[in-house]
Amino acid sequence: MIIFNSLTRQKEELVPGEDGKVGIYVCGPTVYGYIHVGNARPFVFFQVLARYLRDQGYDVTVVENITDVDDKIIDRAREEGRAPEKVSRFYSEAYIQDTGRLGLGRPDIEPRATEHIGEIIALCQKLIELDMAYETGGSVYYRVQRFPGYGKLSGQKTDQMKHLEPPREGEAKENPLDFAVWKAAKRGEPVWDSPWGPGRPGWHIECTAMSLKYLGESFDIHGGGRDLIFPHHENEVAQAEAVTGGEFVRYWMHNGMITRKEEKMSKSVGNIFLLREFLKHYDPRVLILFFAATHYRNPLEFSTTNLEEAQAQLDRLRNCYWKMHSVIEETEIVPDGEGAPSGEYLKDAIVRADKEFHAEMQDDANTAGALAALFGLVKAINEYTEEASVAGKADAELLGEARDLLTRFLRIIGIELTMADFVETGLEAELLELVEAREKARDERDYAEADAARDRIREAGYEIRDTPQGPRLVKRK
RNA sequence: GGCGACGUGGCCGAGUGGCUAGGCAGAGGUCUGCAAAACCUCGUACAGCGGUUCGAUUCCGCUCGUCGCCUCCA
Repeated sequence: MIIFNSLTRQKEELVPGEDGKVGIYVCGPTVYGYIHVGNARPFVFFQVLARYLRDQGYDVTVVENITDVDDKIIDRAREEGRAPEKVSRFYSEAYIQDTGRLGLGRPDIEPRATEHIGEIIALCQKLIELDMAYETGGSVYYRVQRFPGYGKLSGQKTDQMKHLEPPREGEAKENPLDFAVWKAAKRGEPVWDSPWGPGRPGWHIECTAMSLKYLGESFDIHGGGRDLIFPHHENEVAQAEAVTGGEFVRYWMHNGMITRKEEKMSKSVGNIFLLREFLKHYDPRVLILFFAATHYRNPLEFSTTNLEEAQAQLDRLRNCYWKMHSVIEETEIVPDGEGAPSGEYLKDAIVRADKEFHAEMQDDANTAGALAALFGLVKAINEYTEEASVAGKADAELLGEARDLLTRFLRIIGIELTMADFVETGLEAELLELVEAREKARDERDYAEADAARDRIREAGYEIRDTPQGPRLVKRK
């Protein structure tokens, strides 16, 4: 597989450190509020990447942290008049709930910063021993000038950086570029004991501590939003490599921002759309298709029309499955294909789609291209089911093969179509009576009556579709 | 000021030195009492200006425009 590495700014062949195994660390949220749609992009993308790698036979470990101690949380707690611990607990639960509804499962490990204070302190100590950090006033700062590689990830040069900001109150940094790895406690803040007195971790250090702990001193992929490259990831590199002396991460992957009216979705801009709000209005799979339609590194405009397109794609998929299901149920399934439409084009489409889908995914996880391959298969399946429906016969083996491939593609992309999507179960007798009434009216050419019945079925949440085998009901979206 | 990304047909959005992306919307058609769904047909687009080349949307340069990072941010 080829991956675009932010560090080298090139596409590179993915060569895992350990054969057949891939370790991925993703920067998860700082839990000081409900997550928004933008926050969901890395969660979704890296789950999808992991699915693809697993499909390719890799043993993948995804570690996605929850940062549950931070300035923002403390600010938020003050605003809400609650204890910071309560705030972080509340929003981390909300995060797990919201992302859980996406149906992508969980990362393998979801470590929390507050559960790794020991590791964090040990890291700080080590940095001090190496003279890469210094203690002052109960805080510990990283000595940026001492790390020669500083800026290699973000392409920033320390002498070019704007650091106009005057040092904040109580800060006694040697150099404005230095950043806190440990912060001396202030009143009302969560505290832990440390060799430098009571305090709490700085931002950045928790990710270094947890990634090193769960994935080792040098691991394969580190991901997150583009906006984390500087300073967050740059500082992670500085911390980790100072301590280990080796290469921290081999491949850095950064997803583009979600925008609204072409502007980044972020809390400071005030244009966020909460994930839980989104899920009130849309099927979670709409979000997944919406994300997949654009390459992960590109910005993605969160707009109604884009979402409607994703919705339309989901509907197209549902219809495709529905049609396959109907054919399997209602036409004569011929095991050896005897007498059924031969579907040469479907055989071709299966081969082509299989090739193209993987070629696209292999190329820096190009889900947009992969979707195109997938829809090529959908089209061929639709053509075949149409033909089979008319002929009343279908080649079971062929159709099964097509369905399995489509299902496999969708599972990689992060979508599962369940029976509930296209099968009518437990229909009320009343509804079936309406269908019969409509049929009777149609026989009698009383179309006004027939249409009235259809309207009532529609109101009940079902759509009627006449097929060569008679009327069928489909759940409305 | 520094670093970086992007500009594709009505819209969204891949991609490529010469060969059909795909989806949505639209037009016409097939099927249907009408629908719905599906299928078929239809659009020759790559910001502008130069350059390299037999040939550039694709490579190089410049211009214009949009965006991101350099401060919290997925």
